[in-house]
Amino acid sequence: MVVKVTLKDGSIREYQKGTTLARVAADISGRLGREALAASLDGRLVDLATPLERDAGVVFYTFDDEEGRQVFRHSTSHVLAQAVQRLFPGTRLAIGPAIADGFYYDFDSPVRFTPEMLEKIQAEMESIVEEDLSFERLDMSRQEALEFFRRAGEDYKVELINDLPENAAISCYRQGEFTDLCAGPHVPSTGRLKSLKLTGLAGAYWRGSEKNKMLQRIYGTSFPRKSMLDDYLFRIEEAKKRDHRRLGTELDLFSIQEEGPGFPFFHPKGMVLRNELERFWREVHRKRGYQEVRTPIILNRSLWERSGHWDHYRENMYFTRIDDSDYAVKPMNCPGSILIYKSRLHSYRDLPVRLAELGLVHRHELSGVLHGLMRVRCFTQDDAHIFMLPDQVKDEITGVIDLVDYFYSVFGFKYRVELSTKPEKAMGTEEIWELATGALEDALKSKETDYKVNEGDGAFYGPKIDFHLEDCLGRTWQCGTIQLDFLMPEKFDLSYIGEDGQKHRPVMIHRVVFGSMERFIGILTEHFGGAFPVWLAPVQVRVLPITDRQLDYGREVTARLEREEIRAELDDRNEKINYKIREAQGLKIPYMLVVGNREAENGTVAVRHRSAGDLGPAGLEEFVSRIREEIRTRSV
RNA sequence: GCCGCCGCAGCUCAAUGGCAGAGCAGCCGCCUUGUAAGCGGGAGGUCCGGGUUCGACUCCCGGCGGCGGCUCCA
Repeated sequence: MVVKVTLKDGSIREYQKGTTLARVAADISGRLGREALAASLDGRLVDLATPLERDAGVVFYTFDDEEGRQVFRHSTSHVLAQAVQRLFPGTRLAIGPAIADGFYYDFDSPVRFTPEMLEKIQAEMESIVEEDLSFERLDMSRQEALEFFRRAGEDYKVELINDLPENAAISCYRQGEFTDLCAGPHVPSTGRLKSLKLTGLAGAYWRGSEKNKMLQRIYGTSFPRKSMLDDYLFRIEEAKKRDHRRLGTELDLFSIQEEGPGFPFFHPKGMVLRNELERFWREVHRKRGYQEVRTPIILNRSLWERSGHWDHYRENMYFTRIDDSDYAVKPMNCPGSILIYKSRLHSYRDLPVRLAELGLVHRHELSGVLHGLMRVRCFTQDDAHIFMLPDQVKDEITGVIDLVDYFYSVFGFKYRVELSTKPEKAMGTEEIWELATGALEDALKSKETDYKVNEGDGAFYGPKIDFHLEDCLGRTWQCGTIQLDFLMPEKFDLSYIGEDGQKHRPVMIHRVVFGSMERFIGILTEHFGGAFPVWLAPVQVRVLPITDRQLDYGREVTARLEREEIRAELDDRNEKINYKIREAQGLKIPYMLVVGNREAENGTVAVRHRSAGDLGPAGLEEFVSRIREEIRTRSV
């Protein structure tokens, strides 16, 4: 009997029923036969060993496809588990999925793994690849599977099986002596997993809950070719050079010292950057109808009890006493802003009221999570609280979405959007949460934004839209967020006078765009690898005299630039020009002006750009107007 | 907070129980220099507290801090 196979280009081929997908791939082309890792059969991801039973649409996946890479890495994680059980019998298996650039497997083992053992495990994995064991799918009944893993002492697998839905198909995969519970699919055999490397060792809680036992997680990655692995490792090394912690030191932007873990120090150059960002921020916010405020860092306990922070946020707060009463250091700016709103009566005509605050907050974060400027214990949020009429909610939310998009586009950032819903520790009723979450969702839909839902990740007083940016290693950090809040207005008995002359309850939005100045500067630093756009560069121009005979002219040039409010430095050291250029390049200063006799005589400068290189001579005034334009337009 | 690793000069790294070293940066001097490292000289250090030892950077215990994860969040 013949079955028809429809390929992704729309072409149709005919095969005998029972022909495996591997044969089909090889029939299409020799190359596809060698490179195909898995396939989808009418949209279902399957092994290449799967036989054709009926007419179907088939797509083959190779390492070039996300699906192919996932299958490849997941298969490698099985090899890891096999190697570990060969070397360390008695080790129980938890889970071992593929992740962005590789895979991991979690183990519960009587032995404590060390980096040296990792090398042995990797060697064992390589020999399993050498053995070229085929991955064999075993469909099992729930009963069979439970018995099998119970006998093997694999308690975690038993727990996983028990938690599978009633009607779930249960399958295992076997390669050689090793069998693991797995939905699949897998590559045909271990021999395909040519080039692999174990990259890390870490603790991880079973099922991601700190209440559970901590397991040992081994991270790794794999590729079909050694050269691809080498490229990957090289890229990682290059990315590390953009790490904001490293650049922060090299470029003298900031430091974090033992005396204040998680409390960053901003150095003069870092402050220039920060002030430029704030200047830009104020300019835009003024235009968008925000009014700037500033509220105190330390406020009385009663305020925090009223806001709900005392009950819901206490473990993240710092406390102090003043004249025998309790005070807290603010972890958020909202209660302060609310007090300003409450300090006078508001008419419906005044709304929305948008109070913006570059507010310094302190939060006690667990020591293990601190990370350069990305995760700190004190930071300045570019906060704002919008008090509005219920029917202004949608416009205000979309307005903030537009604002965030505008800011990020200025820096050339790509971002991801997530919608975070009601957490376990939340105030307020289910209905209010549904209302607020629905409003955020509506706004996202009306903007046709792609977003992912993050269940249970909202703030304790409301759901939020989060904007995530990537660091140099592809880790993402929440920066902007928009939170819709019906609860604080209630708690603080906020009101406005409506058309009817009666008091009504306003709705509130909490929002940040940069997120925190600290985190944003971290992201910015990694994004540009320290080579900030001219408008942000702490030093925009360095003047480099060839010899000290041109020092006077160099001073003149520097002074001229400074009169134009261009941040310029003179390198007046008695050094060779190559040396001065090398250093300025290392500091990623956008423009270097080389001045020697020729320039001094003609009133010109020899312009060098940090990435374009030598741009030749230019009149000083010409250079001034060019760079001023570049700064004015904030070009990146 | 939890798991693993790590902590030596401003930075990057040597020194496995026996006098603590190198490169770069900084300082001094020489060189007067044309688009990514000129030459020479001096100065500078073992995270903190205990313990073992004739002797500890090194081994042990505790603390503090960092890195990578987990959990948690801007």
